[in-house]
Amino acid sequence: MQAATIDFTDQQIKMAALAKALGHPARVAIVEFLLKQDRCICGDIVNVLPLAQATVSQHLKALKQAGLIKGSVHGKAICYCLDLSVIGTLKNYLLHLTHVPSHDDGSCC
Amino acid sequence: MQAATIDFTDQQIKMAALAKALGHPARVAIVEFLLKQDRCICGDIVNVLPLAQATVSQHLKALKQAGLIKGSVHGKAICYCLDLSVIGTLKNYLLHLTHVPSHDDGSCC
DNA sequence: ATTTATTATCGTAATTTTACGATAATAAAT
DNA sequence: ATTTATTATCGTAAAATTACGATAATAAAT
Repeated sequence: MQAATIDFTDQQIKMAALAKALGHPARVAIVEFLLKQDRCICGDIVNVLPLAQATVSQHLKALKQAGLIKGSVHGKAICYCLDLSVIGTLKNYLLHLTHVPSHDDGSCC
Repeated sequence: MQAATIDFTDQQIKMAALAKALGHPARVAIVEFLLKQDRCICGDIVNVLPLAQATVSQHLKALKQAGLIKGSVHGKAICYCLDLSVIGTLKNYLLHLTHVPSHDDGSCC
């Protein structure tokens, strides 16, 4: 499957990993849910998604591995919240990406 | 694999699809390459990636299906360019996402 | 009409992702 | 100590992704 990850830059690999983490509706929904609250959420994430608990746990794991969310044990439950700085990283990347001087559209496409 | 895409919003599905399209270093590199130029690029995308031509074509197809790039036939070659409006859509989504009034960090995570 | 150059598609194999039920693990509550 | 509630992990099956060589498709050039 891989044979030449070697020639991509670290940033390209990092950005792709972040984008990939957001590349599923369930994970987008989780991030949105965490943002809608004004604080961290202990539990209840499973209840707002149309997926089995094991599946949600898998998606949470994916988001955690990508660094987008953090989890900390709070008693019987686990508390999740976003790492806003990582989301900011992705945001800034996209911002700078399209900040090119002169992009004359209409040249051929 | 899917069983409940039904309960996600259209926007969540759309954003996940865009993010997924950027969820591979090769596709990030392609987008960056198209942006670095100040005009559309006819050919030569294969030469800047460490992947076989068939694989690059697959990645281009993925980006096209996501709407991130457009391609038009120009003689013997095919000309690719970005759809900046779609990139703007993703950018705006992320911008609004974190524009929440008061997000007091440090509450638990 | 044939050749040449460029891109897409086909066929295929290896890997990864997604989803679920079942079961463990952890910590509070009784 | 047992029960209860919450989350993670295991095992597994189906589907999707990634990658490549080989081959088609298209259009310019000879």
